[in-house]
Amino acid sequence: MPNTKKRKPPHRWFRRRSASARGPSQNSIDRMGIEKLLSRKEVVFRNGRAASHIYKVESGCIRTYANGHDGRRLIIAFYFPSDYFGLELRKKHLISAEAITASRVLAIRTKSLISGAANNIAVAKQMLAITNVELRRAQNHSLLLRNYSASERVAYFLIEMKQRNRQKEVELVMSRQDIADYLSLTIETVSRSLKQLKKQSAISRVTNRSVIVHLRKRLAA
Amino acid sequence: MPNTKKRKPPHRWFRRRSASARGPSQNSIDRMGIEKLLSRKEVVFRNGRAASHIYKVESGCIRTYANGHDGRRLIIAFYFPSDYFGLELRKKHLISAEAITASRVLAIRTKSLISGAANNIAVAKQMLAITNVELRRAQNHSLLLRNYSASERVAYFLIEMKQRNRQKEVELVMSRQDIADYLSLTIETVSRSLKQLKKQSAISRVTNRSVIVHLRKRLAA
DNA sequence: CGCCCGTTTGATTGTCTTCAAACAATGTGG
DNA sequence: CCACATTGTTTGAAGACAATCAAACGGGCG
Repeated sequence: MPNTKKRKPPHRWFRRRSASARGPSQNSIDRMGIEKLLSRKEVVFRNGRAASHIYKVESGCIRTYANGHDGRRLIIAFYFPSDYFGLELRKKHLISAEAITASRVLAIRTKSLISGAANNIAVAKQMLAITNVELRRAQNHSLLLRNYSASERVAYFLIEMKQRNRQKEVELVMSRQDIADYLSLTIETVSRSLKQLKKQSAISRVTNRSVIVHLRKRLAA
Repeated sequence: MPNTKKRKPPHRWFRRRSASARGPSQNSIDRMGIEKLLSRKEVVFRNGRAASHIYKVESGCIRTYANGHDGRRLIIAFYFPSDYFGLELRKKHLISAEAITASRVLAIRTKSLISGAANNIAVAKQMLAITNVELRRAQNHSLLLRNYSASERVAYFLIEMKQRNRQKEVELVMSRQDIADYLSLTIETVSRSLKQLKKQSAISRVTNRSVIVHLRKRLAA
């Protein structure tokens, strides 16, 4: 069962943003947001609920997912600091989002965005850019799943993680189940793929939450 | 081999659009386009080439695809009249597009779009809408492939085609190979799935280019 | 009519899933 | 601090589904 049963009480804190709190890459839409602290496994939004905000990750990691028709969980994406997620032009969210670890996000009201876009070209352009990044991500993910075998998918996944986290030792913030649900595999297959990659010495020092990834690209056989 | 070998000489005609030629749903960006007639299997744009235009289908059907690492062709989408395709914010196309049948499209320069978006909110909004539709399509397609078995995929594909083409007898403009490459299956599996669906009397009168689809949804077993 | 290409059908193989159990890591209360 | 429960990960054996290989069939076009 991929889905978690028990969940921490959603004891969340909101905080007004101070205009000077952020770095120089302060985008126009970020000013509209307020910070929100999320505890591990806390739900950000849920499938079917009103799409009232979009979010920007400041720290931690978020996963979005849909529910498969047989109860399987299909992870759509992992979001890391500086990534936007949850942009939905319709009334309701079609997917769900949860924090994997304790995280800090910026929550931006969609109403502000809509009204902002109506008279501010910069806002409209940024919304387009965010949607476009998301489209590209979705297409790449889809091609990954369609094109590659189990251990190739795992390999590319690790490379993807490495690019975020520029060190030899890649820290995996997500569980095997998360990886499996992202790659549309089972945890057993993920485990066996890791074993195989280790045997090929494409990776080493595999622990529950970290791997050392050796090859930069063309890792997959 | 999914890829076609021989191709008609690209003898294309351009035609200036007359402002009154179109119906009432004339969108602002459509005015910027010129009509282009495409013959069967003619290439609209190719992976790696400059992304100079976006397109709107007026008649016919277009397929977009990427090339798999083992030479397989991965069809990303089919586009029908009123659909936009080819919107790419980067310099180069990452995918290719071809006409399946003889088609008429509207070709809109991306430069016009960019400059239009800079001072016309309506243009920016429309670009956002187009990208968002594409994102939704990509996500649905991905979920379809991840979530369903071979014959379920075929069933949903037929429903999708039926929604475009509101008649009992659904005309399939594309070949089995196209369907297979869209659903990430082989032609053999598509054929067997159709057979099975016919046995379940979910469909009937299966010919090379048409099917009668009985169930509206929840067709899949 | 006969060729050619696309489609169907059949037999076999391979990859991933499923089921089952051992194992490791993490956390809890005594 | 250890015994124990709990959860997550690995390993093994068997089975399922779609791919592959191979050949027959059928329809459209010269």
